[in-house]
Amino acid sequence: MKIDPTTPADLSQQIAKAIRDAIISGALPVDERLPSEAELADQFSVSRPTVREALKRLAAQSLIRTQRGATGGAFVNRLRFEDAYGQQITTSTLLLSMNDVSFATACEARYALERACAPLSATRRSADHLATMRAEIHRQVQPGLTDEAFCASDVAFHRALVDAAGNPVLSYQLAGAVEAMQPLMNMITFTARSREMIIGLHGDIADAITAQDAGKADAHLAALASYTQQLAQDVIAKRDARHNA
Amino acid sequence: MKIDPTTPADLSQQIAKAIRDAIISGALPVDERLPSEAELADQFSVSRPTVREALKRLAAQSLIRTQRGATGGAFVNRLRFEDAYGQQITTSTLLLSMNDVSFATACEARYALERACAPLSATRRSADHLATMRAEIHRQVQPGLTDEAFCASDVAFHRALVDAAGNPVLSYQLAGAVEAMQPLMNMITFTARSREMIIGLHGDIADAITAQDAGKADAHLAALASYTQQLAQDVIAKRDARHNA
DNA sequence: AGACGTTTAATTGTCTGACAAATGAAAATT
DNA sequence: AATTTTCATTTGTCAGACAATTAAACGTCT
Repeated sequence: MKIDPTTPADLSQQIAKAIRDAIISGALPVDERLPSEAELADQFSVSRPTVREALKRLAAQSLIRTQRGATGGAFVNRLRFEDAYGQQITTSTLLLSMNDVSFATACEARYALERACAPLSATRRSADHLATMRAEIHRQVQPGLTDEAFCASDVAFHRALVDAAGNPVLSYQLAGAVEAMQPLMNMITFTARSREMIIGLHGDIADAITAQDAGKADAHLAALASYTQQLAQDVIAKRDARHNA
Repeated sequence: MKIDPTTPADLSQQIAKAIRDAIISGALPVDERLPSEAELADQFSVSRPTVREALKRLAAQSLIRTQRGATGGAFVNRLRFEDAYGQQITTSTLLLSMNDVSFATACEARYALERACAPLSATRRSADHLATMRAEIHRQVQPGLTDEAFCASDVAFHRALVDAAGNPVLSYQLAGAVEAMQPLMNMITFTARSREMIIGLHGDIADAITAQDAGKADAHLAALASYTQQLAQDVIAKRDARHNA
């Protein structure tokens, strides 16, 4: 394992890259133990703090885990879907908030992706997923629910819909798109009327998935997408009116 | 900014989390300068190396950037889509390889997502995207092309198709799904016959997008999806036959 | 006064050496 | 044989130091 001398960067960055490349290429298999920090320091001809900074970079990406003690050390970590979810959601959320992505753009992406899952979900949905969707709908009809709790339940409903496709890769990709929308959704103040409309569409979608009717599921999702866009436009229109007044 | 005393973890991990939460919550806006390492060490009552390890964790996620010199320091980084692409691709690739995700599962996810983009691409495609797609098709018909180069061009074609939707959120999400498939695609040895078939479908897709015909684009994408699945099945069947012989 | 070097202070990057804490293995003891 | 103790290894943390970089402050010359 050699460090790249052409790009003059931080040593810890170069070392992290060298180890990361070794992991990606498969040269370092899962659960393989890396040399100890002292050995790595020798190999790369740097000090231990520099090696440690490199290892912390890798740990931040869940590429390695460390263990103290006699038989401890740094081990190549098996990246699990659940671990990747969190990072995916964090990154997606920051991307939306830091790049002034409009509600319309994020919403369009989310529903386009979700509609891609619907046919698979209709085919493969298990009783478990259907039960989750029904439970969330039941939660949403409760009158005392805050807007935040309503949005959270909305996310849970859509997560169940996506998970019903039974494809972990799809679930992973969608996690970012769906969850990152939540802060944007929270901007909307849901009236009793709009909640009723959304819950109704949720019911329609759940019915279609239960009946394994992909076409109906898609149609109701499309309706939900356009209704959500309309709600957001109303909020923006009201805000602009107040601003210009 | 306080560290969480309930979960006994590494100090650098706790500090990284505290700063990360501050960034996500918006308490630290983009381009805001963090206190110097010495000041952070004082604030958190730890040593400078510990603070540095925390900062390196954040740097690994592109949440901060550092600059040396008198007016230097660590600054909250604006997370750009281009920066996130790379991380997304790395993570997706490792997820597939480390979790023994089958070709069928990954392929299903990829084409499901890609078909979600197609209607938008058909509506919004620019001359630029169409030109890129045609150029990649032109590259693919060249006879001397290696399988790796063919796959790379395939990825470029599909990237252009996705980018044509004009939605950066979609492009970001799809980057992982499309690019992470490439190592799996490289397992396939493309015969002249199969290349011809794929290039033909690429042409059909490009024609449909050019004609803004979403239905046809979807149909040809579906055909490409099933043909790709079939190719992979043939490879697996041959490998199993050789293995049992 | 203005342009141009020079100094200086601040900050990150790196190194050295040390000690604490955890942990499993080996050795000693019962 | 089971249990306890000791010990070696490794990561986690600290303190202090110096090098490298950078921009601002300062001084000098025209």
